[in-house]
Parts: sequence; C-alpha cells; structure tokens
Amino acid sequence: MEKRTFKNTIYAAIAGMTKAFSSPNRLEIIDLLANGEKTVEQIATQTAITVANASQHLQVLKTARLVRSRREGTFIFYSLNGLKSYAAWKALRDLAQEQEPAVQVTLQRFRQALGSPVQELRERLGELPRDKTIIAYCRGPFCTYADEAVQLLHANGFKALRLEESYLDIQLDYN
Amino acid sequence: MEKRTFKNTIYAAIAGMTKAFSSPNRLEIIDLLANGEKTVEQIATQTAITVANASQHLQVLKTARLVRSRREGTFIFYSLNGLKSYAAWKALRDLAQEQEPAVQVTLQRFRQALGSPVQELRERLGELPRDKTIIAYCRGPFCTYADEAVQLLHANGFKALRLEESYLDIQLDYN
DNA sequence: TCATTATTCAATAATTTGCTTGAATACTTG
DNA sequence: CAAGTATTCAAGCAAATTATTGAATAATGA
Repeated sequence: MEKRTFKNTIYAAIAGMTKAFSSPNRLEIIDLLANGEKTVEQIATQTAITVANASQHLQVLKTARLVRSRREGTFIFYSLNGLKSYAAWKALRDLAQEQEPAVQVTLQRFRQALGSPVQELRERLGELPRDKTIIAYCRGPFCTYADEAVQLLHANGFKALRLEESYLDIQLDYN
Repeated sequence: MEKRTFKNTIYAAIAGMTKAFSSPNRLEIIDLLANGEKTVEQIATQTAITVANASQHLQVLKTARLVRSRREGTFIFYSLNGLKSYAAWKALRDLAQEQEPAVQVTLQRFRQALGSPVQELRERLGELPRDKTIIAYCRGPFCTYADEAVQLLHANGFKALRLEESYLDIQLDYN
C-alpha cells in the first residue's frame, strides 16, 4: 500500500470520529452524559431538541464509539464510552475556553447572572455544618449552580468552595 | 439572557472551533505543524493537495485560532498556536487510536510496511557510536521512519529506541 | 392479544462544506 | 518601476449535514 493511502486512511478515520464532536447539540449531549447515563427523552428535554433529533445525534455518537447504550425495559440508557471520550471533550473545552472570546465572555456572564434553583439550599441553610468546608458540586464547568451556591454560602458565613471538575475529571486523575 | 441562550452560545462556539479539527486534510496539516512551522507550499506538497486548497484550510485553522502565521519575505510561515491546540489534537488522536479499528489496523500495517528513506542511515551506519543508545525521532506517531530506523539499527547490533512523542509532547510534560 | 410507550427509521428541504479553477494581491529583487 | 513568486480571493458545483415530520419497531402490561 502506498504511503499516501495509509495517511489518507488514518486521517480520514480520525476526522470521522472528530466530526461526531463538531455539532453544538452533540457537544451538549456529551456534556450531559459526562454526568451519568440518561434516556433519550431526558436528553431531548434537557437539551431542548426533539426526541427524534436527539436519537439521531445519539446514533452518530454511538457509531463514532463515543457513547454506548444499554436497554432496561422500554428505556435505553446512554452513557459516555470510556475515559478517553471524556478526555477529548475536556481538551476541546479547555482549548475553547482559552482561545474563543465568545466562550470566555458568555461563560462569565452566565455565571454572574444568578438565577433561581439555589432556593432549596437557601431554605435549608440551617441543616449545614459551620465547622466544615462545603464543596459545591455541579456537572461540568458549564453549570452555574455551584457558583450560585458558593456565593450564597459565603454570604451566610459558611466556608465553601466550588468543585471545578466533574466526576469524570476526578477519575481521570487516577489513570 | 435566557439560560438556554447562554448554552446555545457556548456550545455553538466550541463546536465552531471543533469543526476546524474535523477534516482529514486539516488534521494532517495540524500534525505537520506539530513538527514546526511551514510555508503554504511545503504544507501543500507534503499533504498532496493544491496550494489554494491548503491556503483555504489554513484560513479555517487560523480563524479558529488553532494556527498562527508570520511573514518572512515573500513567504508566510504557519505554526500551531499554543500548547492547548496541540493537546486537543493529541487527545483526539489518542481516542481514535484506542477506539477506531481502522486507525489501529492501518497504523500497524503502516509501520510494518518498511519503505525506503532509511537508506542514508544504512549507508552511514559506520558513523554511529556502538556504546550509546540511539533515539530515533520522527514527527508524531504517524511517521514510520523512526520504526524503520530502529529496526535497521537493531539488525546491525546497535542499541536503539523509538521516541514516541513529538517535540510538542515533550513540552506538554513540563506544564 | 391489544394498547401503550420509548425509541428508531425514512424522506425531505435548507444549509454548509470541500475542492477546483483562474484571477488578484503582496512582497522582493533587478 | 517592472518582473517574478508566494499566497489569497472568488465563483461554482458536488457532496455531506441538519432538523422536521410522520410512520415503523420493540418491549411492557393488561
């Protein structure tokens, strides 16, 4: 086989896999699945797309071996397939956060624009210990709730930190 | 701004950057540039595409901030823009090597199919020291010459190793 | 078996992407 | 300034990608 043919095959195969990453909806799905397995309908609801469209994207991700599925009754649960899939998503995200002004700016605004659902936390502040540091966790760096929680906790005199990494990040550290 | 709008903006921005990675030709260009800066024509020649097409791809990569350029006389030299660009490419490559059978198989064949240009090395074997270990280096894991060289050196009783990482990998270790 | 529910499939239209060709720009050197 | 060379631009066409719609599968439970 010609050297050029080898190269063409390899780069085409990698690009094929990479294409699965290059759609906003699929990235959001990957980001969701980094938090644990989900059904098609959950994914559709949380990403605000139709079920058929979510299913379609999931097929693309599955063909590229980025996600896997298991059946449980009438439900099919999807999850990320392996740590390297997550590692690649993380590398792309880090890169974009460093180099894409749109991401930097929006993310900052996103985290400042305090919203709502720290409501329960506010109501149950009394149940939290004051002698310990509280770690606020929230899936991925694109979820704002951890930030809101930390701000609320600080305002009320608690020691609190935001956990920057998702659970898959923590696993990555051990490999 | 609506939470959904935030998310749409962020994922779209990341996907925009990711799209720059998802073309075989552009991946090969990135792989080339991981070895150091190159002119448009060098890139076109080494990737076996036309100059206009290479230029076009380079514009895409530049818009996505994955490469940068500098002018020197009539030449414009392109190079990778930052370690994170390289890190992302490496993550994608690792993922594909692990999960894409086509990549695994082809890469293996590629490295076995000994070719030619270790010719000069063969002719100048006498100039090499026999009391030291020789490290064969070759840009990225997708270049075969290092493998051929190691095989030749072993066959002639030298101590030799293949350096798996490119020079950018080595830099990554220090950050 | 039949109705129900979760998921996938299939067809379509709109948009985007990739490569080619030939012309235009930008810098250098005589 | 003129000629030469490296690079980019612009137009055009073929191919791939996306979301939508409505129908088809597949498992569950009565």
